[in-house]
Amino acid sequence: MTPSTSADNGALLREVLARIGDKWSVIVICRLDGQPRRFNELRRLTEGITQRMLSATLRHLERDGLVRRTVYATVPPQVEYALTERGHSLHAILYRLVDWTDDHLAGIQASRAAYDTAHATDPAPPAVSMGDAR
Amino acid sequence: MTPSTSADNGALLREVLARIGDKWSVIVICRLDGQPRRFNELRRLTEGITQRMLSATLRHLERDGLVRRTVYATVPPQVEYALTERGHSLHAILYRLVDWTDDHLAGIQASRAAYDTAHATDPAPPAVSMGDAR
DNA sequence: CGGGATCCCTCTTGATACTG
DNA sequence: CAGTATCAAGAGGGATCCCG
Repeated sequence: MTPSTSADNGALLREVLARIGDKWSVIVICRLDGQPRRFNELRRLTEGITQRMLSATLRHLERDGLVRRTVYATVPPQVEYALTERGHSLHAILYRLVDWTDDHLAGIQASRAAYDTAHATDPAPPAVSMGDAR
Repeated sequence: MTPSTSADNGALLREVLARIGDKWSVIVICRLDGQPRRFNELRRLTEGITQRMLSATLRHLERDGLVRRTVYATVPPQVEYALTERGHSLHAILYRLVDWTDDHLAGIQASRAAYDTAHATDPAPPAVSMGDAR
């Protein structure tokens, strides 16, 4: 059914996942949902991000037309970032993923624990819970 | 409403993206959709992957309960990998992302080209097209 | 056939400092 | 305020060899 969007196209899928799969893109997109933000405002909202990473992420998103950057030539330079229509549509999809995670997080954690227990070769209880990846 | 799935939860979202955002997980999930596969079969289907990466990816997916590994004690050892229900449900979401990419890829490439042209500081035409990231 | 163990290298990220 | 430049570290990924 619906062969047009064949899930077999690994390259294409990796394309988009490579884009949003980096450490900050998706978070920034979420922070931008609803209202435009200024650079340092965004930085404050996104705990843990460095200027370097925020700058790079925003430039990246801007290049892909997901975020629009507006510079106001005010006395203190002011730059505003906002989601474009394309950015909003992506955010809507991302939302599904959050939904899915919400529904399956507990189960995943349980699977993880079970797996770790079953594969414990010796007295070395990992107990890392989620968040060890990447 | 449905405040439970607040898109503001960056940590949660990063959780799942870190899982599926690696280089091969999503491709393997797609390859597993529809029918179970054996290791080398999967390897042949997933062009470019090494045994090491396929092995690691499968173990990872298995740990999260997205893939079920079945060992048959036949004369030549045979191992079969299949998507679990959870794996299938994730694949359904991933599918949306492919859909989205399908719809927006051309636009993104156009944005990229425009951005690169506008920001060309000097005679150094990138023309990298898609696929330079990561 | 189905992996595990190693070596190594690149790319991403982070810390820090400096600029318009 | 809104970034850029430089440097160092670390994880992810590839190549290769070996084993049950």
